[in-house]
Amino acid sequence: MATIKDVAKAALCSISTVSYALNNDKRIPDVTAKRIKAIAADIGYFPSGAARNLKKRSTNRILVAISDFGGPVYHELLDGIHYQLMKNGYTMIVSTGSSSDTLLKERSADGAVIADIHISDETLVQIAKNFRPIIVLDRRIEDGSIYNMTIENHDAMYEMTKEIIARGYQKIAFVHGVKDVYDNLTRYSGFLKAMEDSGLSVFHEYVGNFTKQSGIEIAKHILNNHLEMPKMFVCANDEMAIGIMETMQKNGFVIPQDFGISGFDDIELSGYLNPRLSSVKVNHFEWGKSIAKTTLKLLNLEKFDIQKQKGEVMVRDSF
Amino acid sequence: MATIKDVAKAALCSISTVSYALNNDKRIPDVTAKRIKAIAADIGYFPSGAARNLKKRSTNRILVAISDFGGPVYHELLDGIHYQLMKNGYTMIVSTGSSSDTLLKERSADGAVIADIHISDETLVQIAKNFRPIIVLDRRIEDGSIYNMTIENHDAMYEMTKEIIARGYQKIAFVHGVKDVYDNLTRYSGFLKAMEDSGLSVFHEYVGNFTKQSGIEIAKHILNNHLEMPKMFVCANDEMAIGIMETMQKNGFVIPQDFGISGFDDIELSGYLNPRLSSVKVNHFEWGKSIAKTTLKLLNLEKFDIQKQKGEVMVRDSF
DNA sequence: TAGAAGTATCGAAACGTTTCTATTTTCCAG
DNA sequence: CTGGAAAATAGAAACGTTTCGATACTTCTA
Repeated sequence: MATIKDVAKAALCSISTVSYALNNDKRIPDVTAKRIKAIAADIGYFPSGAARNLKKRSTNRILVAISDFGGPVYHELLDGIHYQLMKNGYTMIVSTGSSSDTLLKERSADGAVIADIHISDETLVQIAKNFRPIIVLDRRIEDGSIYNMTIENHDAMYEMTKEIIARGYQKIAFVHGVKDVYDNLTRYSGFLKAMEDSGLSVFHEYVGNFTKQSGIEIAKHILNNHLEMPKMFVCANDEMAIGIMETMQKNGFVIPQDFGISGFDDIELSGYLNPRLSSVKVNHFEWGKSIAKTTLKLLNLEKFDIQKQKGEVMVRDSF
Repeated sequence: MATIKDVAKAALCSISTVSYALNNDKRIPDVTAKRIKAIAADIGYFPSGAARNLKKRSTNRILVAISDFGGPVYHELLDGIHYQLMKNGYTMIVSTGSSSDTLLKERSADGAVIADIHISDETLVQIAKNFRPIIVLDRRIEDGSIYNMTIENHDAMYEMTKEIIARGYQKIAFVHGVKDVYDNLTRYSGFLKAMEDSGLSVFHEYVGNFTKQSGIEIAKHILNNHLEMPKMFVCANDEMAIGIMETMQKNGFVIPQDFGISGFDDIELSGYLNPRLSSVKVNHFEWGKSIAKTTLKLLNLEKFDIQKQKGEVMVRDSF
């Protein structure tokens, strides 16, 4: 492995001169810089990240921790973050599970964006003692050292629910995701507000865990116990809605004649379903960009405005 | 930021003792080790990754470079790789685009898995001079320093085509992805072999680029120019097939009555389409595990067997 | 033409670890 | 007790950079 020493030897100059030349320091005249760069390229030298990171005490990287690569929601978000980071000369690394823990603890990046519920609040607060900035996406942590950015769930769900009510639905049920998680809480509160404002009471509340599987189970539970069905399922996300739709359809129910259903997130699949699922669309790419911008601003300790990402209600055929 | 020095000071011992204690070296008696660990935890010390990586000349990380987070194919693959890596005490980082380049060049990992066509063969060979092992997934590079692992495309596509022919289809067309890319080449050759073995000649060859959009364009091209249609489209992947299906259906064609169609990859969406798309399913999770195992083996310079991942033909309703 | 004022270059410290080698302490057999 | 081995601890070099401060060489300026 070629090191800066080898380059210096080959260029018959000192290590510091090589370093300055390679980093475009103005104190090295252009012709020398060019010569040194040529030699470096020739022997295939590229600075060791580890050494540089150690000395500079920064990595020029941002870590994004997500709960899994499967979630249909992440990809545009990641693309958005990456886009903005690249634009500012930063590198993005993505991790899941306990890899994220390790990476965070050993400070493998200059900042981190957390979209992984599996990392506990305490862990995060603990890590934030040695490592900043940390931006959390999927919850609120009221701790000075952590920055929260969340989706505007409440208003969008309020609007969606209002739309549903306007269509004449009365027996409306809510399907929770993981109950005490930020996204669920705020979506639920938007739903509730709309119901209250219209003087309606909630028909029933089911609780799932944001997965399709949990939607399937809720539907099966209703079916197996011959429970009375709502005329409308307002779900905290698309995946649960899909689980319910699929199961009910298999059992002969037809949507929206027998009941209506709505989701949240507007994942790609939702547009392909039959009927197409009504949902709340969030521009995750823009959202990602704005997350990256915030991270960068926090890094430079600039002032910044708190951002919320708005959701857009997409009414389709499922109610 | 607490360093090992601070721990040493607090524990009234030398730096080396702390290091040994924290790394469970047997030369430190248990009680001392416990004491030092407690102190370290107390002052919130965690070793700097950069310093450790520099000294140890290894990072305990594997980099996976993918072309984008959107591809429906990646997620199980990544989960599989991650699963196996974790099991062996390694950390996984994922990157896209030029972030991958940087990460690779500065040797931010102990090895890399490449599933990103945007990184050129030359770049890869160049990087492999300073950085190994490198495992490429989406092509074949015949260079001693790079290890290729690919999906068993040929046989699976052969089987699928045979199945199609058995159903009596005659006017069969092939829809290429990016033409000279490994996956396309091998899928095509499997298709061709089956056609030849059955004494059939290919009705037509269209060429797309693996995206849904390119499928849409192929369909539009046929429609707009009133070209004669094949009775069967054999597509190099699901996404193009979906583009064709969608466009044709919008224009009144019904599948499989008017024509049949098949894909490759069996992405999640395919099972939800109407009609459900016949495709070749690859167990990407297992595939990922086997990639990680190979990487680890290469790291330890152990002997290993070359792995190919088999595809399973899923005949559904689209032909 | 002496000195000042730039240029171009270099030497060495530092970043925070690991680990080799050396030193001190402990313990036990004789 | 004492000598010496074993156990515990410490010192210092090294990993590959960046960057501060110093030095040498030019080129002006008066």
